[in-house]
Amino acid sequence: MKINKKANAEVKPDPRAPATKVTLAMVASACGVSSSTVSRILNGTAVVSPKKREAVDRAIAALGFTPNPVARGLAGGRTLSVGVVTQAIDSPFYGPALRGIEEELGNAGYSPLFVSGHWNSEEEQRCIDVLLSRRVDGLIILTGRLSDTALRNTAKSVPVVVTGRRLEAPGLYSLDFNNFQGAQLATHHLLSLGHRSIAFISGDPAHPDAHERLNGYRSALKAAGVPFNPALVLPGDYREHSGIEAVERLLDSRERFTAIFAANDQMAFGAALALYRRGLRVPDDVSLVGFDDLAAAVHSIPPLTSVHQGPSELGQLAATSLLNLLSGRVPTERLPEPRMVIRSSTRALPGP
Amino acid sequence: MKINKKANAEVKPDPRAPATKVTLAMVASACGVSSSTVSRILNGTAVVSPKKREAVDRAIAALGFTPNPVARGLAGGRTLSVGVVTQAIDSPFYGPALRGIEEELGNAGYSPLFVSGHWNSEEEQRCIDVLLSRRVDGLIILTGRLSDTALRNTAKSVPVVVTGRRLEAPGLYSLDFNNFQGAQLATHHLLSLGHRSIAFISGDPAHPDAHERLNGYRSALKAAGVPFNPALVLPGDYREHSGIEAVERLLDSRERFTAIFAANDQMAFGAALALYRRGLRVPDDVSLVGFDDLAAAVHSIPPLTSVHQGPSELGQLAATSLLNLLSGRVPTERLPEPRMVIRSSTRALPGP
DNA sequence: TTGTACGCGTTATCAT
DNA sequence: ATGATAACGCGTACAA
Repeated sequence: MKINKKANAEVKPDPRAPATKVTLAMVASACGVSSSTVSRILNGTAVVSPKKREAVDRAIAALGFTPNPVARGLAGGRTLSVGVVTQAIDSPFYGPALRGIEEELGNAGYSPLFVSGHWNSEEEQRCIDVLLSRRVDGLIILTGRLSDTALRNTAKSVPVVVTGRRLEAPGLYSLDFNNFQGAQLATHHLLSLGHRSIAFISGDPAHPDAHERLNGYRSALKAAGVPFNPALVLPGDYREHSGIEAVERLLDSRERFTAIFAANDQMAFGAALALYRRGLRVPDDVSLVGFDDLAAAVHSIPPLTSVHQGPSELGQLAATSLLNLLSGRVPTERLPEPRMVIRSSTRALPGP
Repeated sequence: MKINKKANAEVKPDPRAPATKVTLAMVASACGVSSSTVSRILNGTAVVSPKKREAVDRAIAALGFTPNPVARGLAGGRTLSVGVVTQAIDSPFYGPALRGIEEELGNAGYSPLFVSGHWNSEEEQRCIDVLLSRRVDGLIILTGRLSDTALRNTAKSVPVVVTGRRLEAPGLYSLDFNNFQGAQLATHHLLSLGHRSIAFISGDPAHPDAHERLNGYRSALKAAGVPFNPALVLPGDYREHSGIEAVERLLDSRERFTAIFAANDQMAFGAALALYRRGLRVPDDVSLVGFDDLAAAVHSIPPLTSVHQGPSELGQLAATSLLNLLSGRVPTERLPEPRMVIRSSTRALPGP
């Protein structure tokens, strides 16, 4: 065994030579078989005699052969690449999702091609066209603005996994967080702490999840018998600055409130900053809850109570779903339920 | 003019038909020319008669032809794709760099292929091999752990732009931030505010920039005639938690200090949290400076004074440098000097 | 200026 | 089970 290992080590490819220059044909001639046979062994397309198989395997290792994905793609085979359209490559929420996708896909030998749609359906469509022209084997679309029909359409040419909506179609699988329930959870948490005047900073109305979160808030209020006060709902756009503005507007309105539920963490951070500037302390003066549980929530001041959604799990599950789709299986992946992560930005309302 | 536009609009390709099925050969036969001619027009390889040129252009538009990048790659032509190896796809610092790259490359018709090396030189090498096998036209490597010789080597097979080090080699261009100067700036800022006992939380010693930043700190101290106190230098690893630990250790050591300079913003955030937990206020009790000027620095509590480096510019410049390299020009891009961004985490030391 | 023919590295379809 | 041979879509010498 030891000797064998040594021998193998010695025939290993010269690290100076680019491995990409060794072709399948070279492997074939090196051990006196046809290129078809080598291809078959590589892809497991057909049964080959153990003898040749072994010889070929050895030659592949010795020559350091790596199949050329480009040629594979041209020949109509798979490219072992999948397109991932996200909205911004540096999104704090989807970043971990990309990471999850990369991991999961990498384990299966696939390479992700990341492109950004910038929340613009036309741009997304362009991205998809580029991806398709690059012959990706499948597509993962993270919560875009594309119409359902456009999505169904592309699913006709290639397997698609889409997040952020619920949609059934052939060759298409969708994965969606339960925003409604998450918002209920957050509101309920505040309610259970004794808060009754809970402001809500809503998300960008162009996103469906913004409505779902608002509805979850209202639903929890209703369940607790707390009347809904429209004056406590502030418009936002999911970005930090809108959180700042919302709080300033709220404070200026002199509407009474003891807690704020922001429809995402970024706005919660902005809200916290605005409160800080006005000399209000979190959670002593105002309790604050976010949504998404970004990585930054752990180290914010104070650490932010938030609704956890797990984008990295989202990414992993999207990837495995697509992998299933690609191998003809039917995906059954489901996203975990949202859950509260209670940190230091919320506390019980002091009794009267 | 108006009429022309209308006419053009009417011959635009049927949006339902996938544009990827129209081949160059089809265009050729559609207007009675050879495929070479079409190819030549597409690439500007040779002069063709205006007549045919126009006919072909029209046919291309009418049929909605899109060149197949995969076939191009195989044929030895360019793939119009460049590999980008970053360390983590969700890095708060390099994220914007990826965005800058994407933008700049996109404008030039190139597609980036993002892969993550996870601060592991072997993994980086694997990434590069994958990228090379996918026939990328060039490589952008964001501050990896790869050896200079490995880098020089890959630059032999494809143009490379590398950041985070200064390195000269054929087919290679490097872009580096001035970490030393940045750290000087930060320290000087604190010094000019009257601080004399300035703690330093250092970065991961495996990164060269960590040493440069420490040296910048020491240099500024020396220039101001402030003796260097090793007890004020705390080890860190560039992550939030190490900032927390550093401050706890510092506080427990009972060493006197009035300011902290963290070698990056993430550790500064951790430090701020640790101070908060111990009841120390920033900047009233302790001034705090970070490094990198992450997007989150703007909305942290208090907004963090930091050394601005501009990762998105880094990305853009890396991309244009590579684009220059690819078109045979010699890149001359230079990174902007680091500069202080003064926010609310620092203040003058009250007089004695 | 333009067309022909071949090659890029694989997979797929035939035969055998 | 295995081997020729033809695509795949495009670039490019070479020829005309």
